[in-house]
Amino acid sequence: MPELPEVETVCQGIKPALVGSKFLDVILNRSNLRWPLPSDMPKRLKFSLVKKVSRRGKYILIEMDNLNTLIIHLGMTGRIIIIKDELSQEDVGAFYHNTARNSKTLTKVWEKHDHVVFKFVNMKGKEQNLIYNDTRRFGAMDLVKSEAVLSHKWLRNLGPEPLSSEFSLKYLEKRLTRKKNTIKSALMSQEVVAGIGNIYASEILWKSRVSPLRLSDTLRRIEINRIIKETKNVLNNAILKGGSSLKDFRNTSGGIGYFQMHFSVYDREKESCKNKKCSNKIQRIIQSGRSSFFCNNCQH
DNA sequence: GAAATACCCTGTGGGC
DNA sequence: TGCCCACAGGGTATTT
Repeated sequence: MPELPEVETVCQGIKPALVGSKFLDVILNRSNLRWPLPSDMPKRLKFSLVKKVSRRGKYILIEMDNLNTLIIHLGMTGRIIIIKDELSQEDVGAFYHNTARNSKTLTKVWEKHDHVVFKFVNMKGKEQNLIYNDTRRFGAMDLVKSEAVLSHKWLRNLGPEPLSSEFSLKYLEKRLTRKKNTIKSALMSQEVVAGIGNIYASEILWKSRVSPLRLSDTLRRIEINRIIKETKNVLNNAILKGGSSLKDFRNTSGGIGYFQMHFSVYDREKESCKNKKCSNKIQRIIQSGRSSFFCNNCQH
């Protein structure tokens, strides 16, 4: 679910509130997500200032002025929500249905799956909460020395950023030769390229007119070139859509959520191919236990 | 050693 | 109506 564009949107969304803010406390409502949470996180984050918010693949990096960096992965259902400490009636209606609606001061009641709460004071002196909510708990967090971030076991084997010049025809051609897996698997492999998941892999291959069943080492140069270009197009377009929907979403609710993407093939089994010259229906197949969606007529 | 599969987890929706 | 099961999927551990 949260792939590169969604993670990028979350980063852009939390950046204005977070950079320059000071953490006051961290509340761990449980001791683990996918893996144990660092139990010393409250102690190590307390009273430190946020210097920088960035992204690497699907990981969010929050760099503090005390030389610590918080690494967050949203897994499948992880969400980050920023709310004011005291909520307006409007906020409550839009966001927190089980908040004490009738009390004079509206105090936040934790929702189910609010696993970690970061309390901070922003640059305007207002106290806010950054809430990490994750239904299926496939997400993860770690707090490491900033100098060691890129050598962290979660980050050290990541391939290049797909939107960087490093992700080029020359690079991908080299990575795909002698590979005996399918191009779908290769695109989803974070060691080949960072940030692409099951949804965008299907989207990119449909746009590139390459079948997800094709073996990586059988791709022609012209096809690899299309994959490079469409990867950048598809991800950039999704980030643009995320940015604009984020703005709308904030106007109504004051928080940050995922946007509704419209997909060309993903989750469109038995529906018509979106290529106007094609009358085929989209097929769904299972590859390595994951659904792939494609058009048998347009993709070869 | 590479590639495929199992597993973790919870909410949802279809079938009976 | 209610129960059961399949399914969704990122990343790691285990198996092939």
